Amino acid sequence: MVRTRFAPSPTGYLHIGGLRTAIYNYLIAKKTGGDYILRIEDTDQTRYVPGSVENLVSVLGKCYIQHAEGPMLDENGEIYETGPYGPYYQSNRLEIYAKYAKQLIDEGKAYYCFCSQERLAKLREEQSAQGLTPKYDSKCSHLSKEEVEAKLAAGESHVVRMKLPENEDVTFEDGVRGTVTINTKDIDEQVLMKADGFPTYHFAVVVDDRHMKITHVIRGEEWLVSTPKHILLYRYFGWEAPSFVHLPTVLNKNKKKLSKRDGSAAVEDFLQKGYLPEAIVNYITMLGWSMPDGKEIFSLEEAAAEFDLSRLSKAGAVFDIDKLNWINSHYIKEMEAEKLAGLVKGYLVGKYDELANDETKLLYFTNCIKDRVSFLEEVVREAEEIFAEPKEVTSEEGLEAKAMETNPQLYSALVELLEKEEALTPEVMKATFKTIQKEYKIKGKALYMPTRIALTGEVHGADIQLIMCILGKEEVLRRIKAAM
RNA sequence: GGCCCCUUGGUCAAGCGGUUAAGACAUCGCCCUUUCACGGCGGUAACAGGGGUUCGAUUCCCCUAGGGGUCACCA
Repeated sequence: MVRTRFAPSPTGYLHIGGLRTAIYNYLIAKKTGGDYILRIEDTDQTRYVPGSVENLVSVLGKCYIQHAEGPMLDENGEIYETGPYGPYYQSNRLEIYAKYAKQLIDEGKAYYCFCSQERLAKLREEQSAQGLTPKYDSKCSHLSKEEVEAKLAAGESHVVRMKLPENEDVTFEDGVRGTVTINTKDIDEQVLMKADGFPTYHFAVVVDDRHMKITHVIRGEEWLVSTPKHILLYRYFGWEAPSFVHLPTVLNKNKKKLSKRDGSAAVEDFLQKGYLPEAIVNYITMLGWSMPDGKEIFSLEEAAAEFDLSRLSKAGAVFDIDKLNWINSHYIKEMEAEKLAGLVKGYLVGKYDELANDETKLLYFTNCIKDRVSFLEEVVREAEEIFAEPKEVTSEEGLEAKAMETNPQLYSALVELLEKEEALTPEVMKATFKTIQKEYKIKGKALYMPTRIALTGEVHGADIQLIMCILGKEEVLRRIKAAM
């Protein structure tokens, strides 16, 4: 039974890379009928951001990456926990870590360290000055039992460090990299328990993955080098280690790790801009993995059916907003008009309320812009272009259209025909233009260009008939008369 | 700097010893069209370099270069 987990720390927002890690964890579990769970790694109290767990669960939920165990959101947005292996917050598991740390110490696999931060900093400084890799010098591992007890009794601040075998190659099979070997001389005697009684990531992750029966640890590449520490801990405890899969990094245009500074790292920002969850998930899934048949538009279910670790790529992948835009516009085009209109409305409220609250016009508007936008926030710009007063015509093309000799005839025909109408609808518009073509012999460019010029001052833009329906009879007549 | 990992077009990628080296995005051109967009058709564009192994390397091995990661009482 496969069990995977996504284990973010609640330090703010869900990162694009985090979402991808969650997706792959979710997919491999789904594929095999296993469970995907969520665990909160909040062992660093100084970095905790209130509300971020709620945010994490909410964003993951919107993206359909639903976990079977861990923190959940109820209908009131309140957090509750579910699952047999809780608590799922590491901060609530302190006694467990303490117990295991004690066990390691008793068995001589870890030791108390009383070195001050100052000494450690100085040590590091000296070592790097000599061109050495900074490493703890094991000073406290040589303390006698009596010395340790005395210091403990005196209440000296201390941490617990793991011991390391000397000069031993630790080898493991990584799900995407294959065989990886790292020598213990290149790693540090990692702090397991901090002075504040909290475990470090390295300790908590091992204890918890064991307790939560995790079979596949799928995480970012930044953990690759510390994996031997984890493997050693599993060995110290006599536990079987899970499979490890280290995902390549998501890069920005400059091939650096995608970060907050790039302005496109937070999933919620994309959601807010009107990137559809299914588009985001579709794109992110492809960032480092591909369908066997090369298909690029697929649902989470389709991906789960085909998911296979062996198709994960080893190299970092550049996050390409152009491609995301393409995928998102695809999903927008595919979406049912009524449903899309509901989403569009959300971006109009407060800015174009009249349009937002007019169901009929909202639908015209939606149809008018659905294949013109890459993400929904752009509908505001589209609305602006329609409702703004006609721009002054300056382009050569525009001036030309404005000066056509059939214009007076066209405009008066338009006024005459439209005034007879109750309301402007696509059918009415179609008939009106047809009449003008037939009766007045004005057609093609001479018909559409000047009409558009009168209404928007532009030569290019969205479907002019729909724009007229959106503007409505009164406004259309006003603008045409103004152009006469 | 030490250690670990990676390297097919601008980007994502297929390929897993023999291919005219797919496809997609982007880009360019043409067509469709009342404009733009959409759509359709087509073009430009890649195996980092050097050694091996092999009858034959994009594919296997080594070296070099470049990139990334990591060296915290952060995750």
